[in-house]
Formats: sequence, structure tokens, C-alpha cells
Amino acid sequence: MRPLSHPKIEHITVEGILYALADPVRARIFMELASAESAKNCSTFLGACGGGVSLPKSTLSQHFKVLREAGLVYSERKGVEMHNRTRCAELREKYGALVGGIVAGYAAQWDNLF
Amino acid sequence: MRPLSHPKIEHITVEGILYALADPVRARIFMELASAESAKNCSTFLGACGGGVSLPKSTLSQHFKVLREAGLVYSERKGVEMHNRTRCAELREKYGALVGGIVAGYAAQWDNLF
DNA sequence: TTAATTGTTCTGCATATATGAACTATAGTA
DNA sequence: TACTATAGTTCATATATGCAGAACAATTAA
Repeated sequence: MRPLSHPKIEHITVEGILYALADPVRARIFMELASAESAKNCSTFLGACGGGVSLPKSTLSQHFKVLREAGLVYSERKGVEMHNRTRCAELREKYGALVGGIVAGYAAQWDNLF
Repeated sequence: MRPLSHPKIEHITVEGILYALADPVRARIFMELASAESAKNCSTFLGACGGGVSLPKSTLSQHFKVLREAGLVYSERKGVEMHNRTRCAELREKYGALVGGIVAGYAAQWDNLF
């Protein structure tokens, strides 16, 4: 299993961020990580991610990979689990309101549905 | 040729916006439309879009279609041409800083490259 | 060693994207 | 009414990408 790759902040791109967050499942994962008190592992999302959709773990793993490679999430192995946290602080410093605006947009959109 | 479809503001989604703008070519087109004084037609972008990349008109047409269906651009036939303008005002009203944040992000990213 | 748990990678299939070719729509001109 | 030119869309298809089951890898515990 090759080591996880996390882009340096200077290699993170706007298109990468938008691509990653254009998928509602990934956006949900990211937002749950962002609002979590501590790092969460993938399996947290196995049961039902957001709208009650349950996904196979291979699909979830791919989604985490996309978030990681876009520079949105930092993942670290802790024993048998993977601990994931967002890179919001770095991103805010580099891109200002970009990520926050997206999260706010989704929050507004989804609040009306539940 | 079936009539162009423009989503009503209430059918525009965050994921649609992000998907459309996750493509640098489309982002470039959108930003050029946004900063244009008047509506521009597709062929304006035929020669070279942004980074000097020249695309076939069928591809450009598809990109415009994506922008239109995402609710980012409004297109209107004027004679043989198509006049395109952004829907920034509506979008700002519905989504606040979402689109502006994205545009600012790309602007910052691209300013460093030219 | 064996088993259990967590997550990744591989693989086949299904969907999506890009582009040349063909087509449609409008305007101008004879 | 042709015929031509221009702007853009749609079609066909080859390529690329995404999803999910199966196999694999890494760690922990018994």
C-alpha cells in the first residue's frame, strides 16, 4: 500500500477544489469533517452519508482519495484506522472565502430540504 | 434546433455551479463574460481562450451549454449570433459570495502565472 | 498463527467527455 | 426564390473517467 499523498499548499488548485466539492457526497463528507470536534475515520460514513445513502467502502475510499489529492483533507493512519481532518485553515489563508462560500452554499441548499 | 433551456433560479444547484466552474476553460469563459461590458458571442472564444488554447467550436458549444444549464450564463439569439451574459446578480442574491469567491480564487491563481 | 477490522487497489462495466462531420437557423445578395 | 456565408447545435464515436465488487494490505488482538 503506497503512502498517502498530500499536496503542498502551493500545489492546491481552484479547479481541484471545485471538482472535489462538486460531488454532493464528497461535499457532505468534507462538511461533516469540518464540523467535527476531532478527526473522523472513513467508516464513520459507511452507514449513511447525509441523505441516508449508504455507499460501499471502496467508493468511500475513492472519495476520500479525491478530497485528499485536492488538498481539502489531511489523512493520517492511527493504528488500523485513518484519521481525517480538513485543511480549512491553510485553505482560508490561501484562498480567502472560497471554501467557506461553497460550504455556506451547500448548507443553505440542504437546510431547505430537511 | 431545440430552444435553449435556462434553469429558473430556484433550480440552480451548488453542485451544478461547482461542476461547471471546475473546468478551467469554462471558468475562463465565465470570467471573461463577467468582466465584459456587453454580451459576447461564442466565436469570441474560438481563436484562443485564455491560456492561448484554441478549441473546436463543437467543444465550445458544449461548454456554453454546461454553463447555461448550470444557471451561470444566459444566452439569447440575436440574428445569427448568440449573445451570452452571466447571471451573477441573481446568483449573488441566492448564494452570496459563492460565485464571487470562486472567481476571486481563479483570478489569484492565474495572476501568478502571467 | 489465525482472525478481525480498516482501508486501499484492481478490474470490469457503465457513464461521461471531446471532437470531426453533418445539420439548423438566420442574414445577405442576386 | 434560390444561393452563399456565418454562427452555433447536434450526431457519432473513440477515449477517458467513475462506480462498486473482489482481492489485497496493514494493523491489532487473541
